[in-house]
Amino acid sequence: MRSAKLSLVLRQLRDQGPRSRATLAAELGLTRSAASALVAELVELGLVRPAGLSRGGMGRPGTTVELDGAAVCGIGAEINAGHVATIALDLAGAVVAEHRVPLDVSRSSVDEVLDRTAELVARTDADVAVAGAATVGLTVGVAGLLDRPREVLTLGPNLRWRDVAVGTELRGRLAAAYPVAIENEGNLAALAEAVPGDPDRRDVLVLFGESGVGGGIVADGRLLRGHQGYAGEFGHMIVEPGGRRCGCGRIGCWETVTGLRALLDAAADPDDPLRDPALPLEERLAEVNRRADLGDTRTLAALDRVAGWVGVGAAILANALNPGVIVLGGYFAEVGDRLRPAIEEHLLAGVPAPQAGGARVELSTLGFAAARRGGALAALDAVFDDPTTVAAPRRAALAGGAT
Amino acid sequence: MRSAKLSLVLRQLRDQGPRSRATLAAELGLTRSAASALVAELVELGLVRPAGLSRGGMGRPGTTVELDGAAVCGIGAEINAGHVATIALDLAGAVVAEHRVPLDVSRSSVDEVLDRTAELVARTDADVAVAGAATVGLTVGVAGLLDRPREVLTLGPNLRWRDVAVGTELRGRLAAAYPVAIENEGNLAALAEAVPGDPDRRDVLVLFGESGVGGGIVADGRLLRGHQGYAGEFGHMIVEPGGRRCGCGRIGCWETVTGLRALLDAAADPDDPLRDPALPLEERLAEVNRRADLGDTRTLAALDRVAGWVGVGAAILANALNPGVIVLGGYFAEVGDRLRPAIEEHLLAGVPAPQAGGARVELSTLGFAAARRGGALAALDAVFDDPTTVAAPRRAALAGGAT
DNA sequence: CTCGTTTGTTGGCTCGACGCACAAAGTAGG
DNA sequence: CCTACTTTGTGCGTCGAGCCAACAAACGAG
Repeated sequence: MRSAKLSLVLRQLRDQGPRSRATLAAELGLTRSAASALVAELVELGLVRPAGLSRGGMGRPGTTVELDGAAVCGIGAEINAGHVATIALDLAGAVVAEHRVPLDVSRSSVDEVLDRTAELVARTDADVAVAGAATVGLTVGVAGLLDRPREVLTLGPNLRWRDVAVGTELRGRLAAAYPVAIENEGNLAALAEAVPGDPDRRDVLVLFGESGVGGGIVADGRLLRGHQGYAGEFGHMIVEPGGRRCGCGRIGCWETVTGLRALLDAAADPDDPLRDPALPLEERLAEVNRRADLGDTRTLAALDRVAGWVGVGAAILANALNPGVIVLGGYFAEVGDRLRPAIEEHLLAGVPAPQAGGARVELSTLGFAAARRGGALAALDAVFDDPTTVAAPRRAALAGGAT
Repeated sequence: MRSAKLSLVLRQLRDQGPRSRATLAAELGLTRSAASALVAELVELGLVRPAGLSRGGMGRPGTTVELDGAAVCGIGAEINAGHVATIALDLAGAVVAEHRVPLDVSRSSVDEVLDRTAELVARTDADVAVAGAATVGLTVGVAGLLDRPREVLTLGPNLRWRDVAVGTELRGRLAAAYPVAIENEGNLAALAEAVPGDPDRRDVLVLFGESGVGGGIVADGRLLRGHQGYAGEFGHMIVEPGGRRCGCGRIGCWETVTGLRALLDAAADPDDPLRDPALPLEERLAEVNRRADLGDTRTLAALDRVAGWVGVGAAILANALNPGVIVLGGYFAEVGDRLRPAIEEHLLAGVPAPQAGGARVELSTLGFAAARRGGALAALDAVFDDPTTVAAPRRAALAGGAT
């Protein structure tokens, strides 16, 4: 019906960029009149605006239209071991607001963390309102096992949380007019990396390194969540039977050999400033890179060791999933140029017919903000799924502005 | 538009069984008149038929309608190391025809195998025609790495094939009026296990043991194919660095410790009849089970060893994919009762919060026919996607019958 | 046997899509 | 500079499809 076609046009404008009504009609198999009507309705909704002429060809030049991001925003939030953060992205993906407060979640009460998060979301929502946009949704990323149907964080080792009903708790604190969703952090990072419309980014495997290691799988452009929502928990694949004990209580988990702690423990003595938890992550990683540049053998050996283990896991997952690209996110990206060669070597050696099935290894450019960006994008999906959903709030706003 | 709603109704009848028009309308959010019109059109197409009354409640009893399988069939075919086989399933999933010829593919020329396959498909198609049904499609499963966009079998170690353009070759030999698709064998087995409509079978991981080991992933009801179509190649995950050499040339692949050969090599001496390649698989497996029942320690130890390795791989994949159910197919199912306890133990130990994220382990009931069944079901998907596609052939048939 | 309940169908109505024609706005070429 | 051609965007008539309401049919309950 109607919203499906509107959705089609809106996605095409997002994925392929500004174009004329005639081009849209040709690409989507519509008549020019239908395309015109759909574009007119999207303009009416404030989601699309005219954008100059498309000169060049023969005949009458078309008046191109493009996504108008300004009308609506999605908010992404993130509850992590060391901080709570939010970001607001408009429909075109531009950053409208961003907040981040350091917070030692494992030493704070659950209530306090949720209060802080709700506070930060409210502030972000206010920023969106000031910018004249409507908030269409919030998606909160949490680091841990998230039972999706129940929206309960079953187990978050790094947060030291257990059985927290994040969804209902936050909804109660916010009383928001927009839908609130909860998602695993690695899954959101994967969503942020899988850019819609790019055929090379339809099958993406994201490996996200922090103190723990997580990740996410985007297959055929869709996030793979699994039966309860636990998919992408790569950190706890057992790869080294008889290895080191993990925070989850078991032995030989992948994150015991690839997590940030594994790298720093191998690279530095306990009294080394690298191991000082008070120091910000970024500075410690910069120091690792500095030492590696200077040729410090211990640092290089630690990086090699981590790279090898990342490669082992990447090769296993590449066999199972055949991703087009493997994105290294989080701290993996910060030291990515040091890790990449060994990882690629493992992939070549660990995948049959690698010349045909090999995945490209790429470094994320989103840094530690990937998860919250993905949350905002997930919230915006509702608009792309059914553009008419923004009609109600927008009409109310217009009526309010007119009176 | 129209075909989308027809598809909705048809799927509902497949997934939920026979029901009245009023029930359909209520479940699918349609008006009773719309549901009536849609059902009438499906009856016209020969895909749905009346099926008695639904007594019991108050008020007028409804006249239930159900899937009428008889009009159309999908054909699945399979090219495997030891045989070539086909099956025809009607829309309701009933077997209409089935053929299987033993064939040592690795010792035959590629042309001969393809000729035999085409011949068998033609015979199956003829059976379908005799049964009065129309063939709507063929999907061929092959054991090996299949480059899906190009429809080329890049590498099939067990067939000893390399760079065979199965799709174009078969299409040339068949000159079929229906679409011909090529798919990996493990993927088709996964499709056969993922019964649509069952919420417990929306996220399925299939592990399929033969001489090699393959499998497939169904996530959120959709087959996961990966970027080039190589997803589900579990057999070549490297799990034992420094282990045995694999047929693919590398070392320590999962199938070197879980494949049928690994079991038989460990369970019997080279001169044991168990290791005789001339003996049919089924008999050899029956013998394994017999010895295990008698308490033969060597057999039991071999099964334990295999079960342990299957468990290792299953735990890794369960972490990555969070399937609701792990289905053991192929030879794994034949000795499944012996393998299951150890696999479940590994899953419990290898997945964080297993009480929440643990997957059930189930044995396939489809035996070695899973892949071809999946192929037939995949072909039938075209009808469920757009029921109007059967209109053209059927109208031609009706016209022919009337004259 | 009558009433209430549920089902399936029919007819009037509205809305959205498609095809076509036409005006607008540029390029190519003499 | 002017004409012919090409392409774009829009307006209008027609048609088909779905929704609402009403109605006949078929059964259980009392």
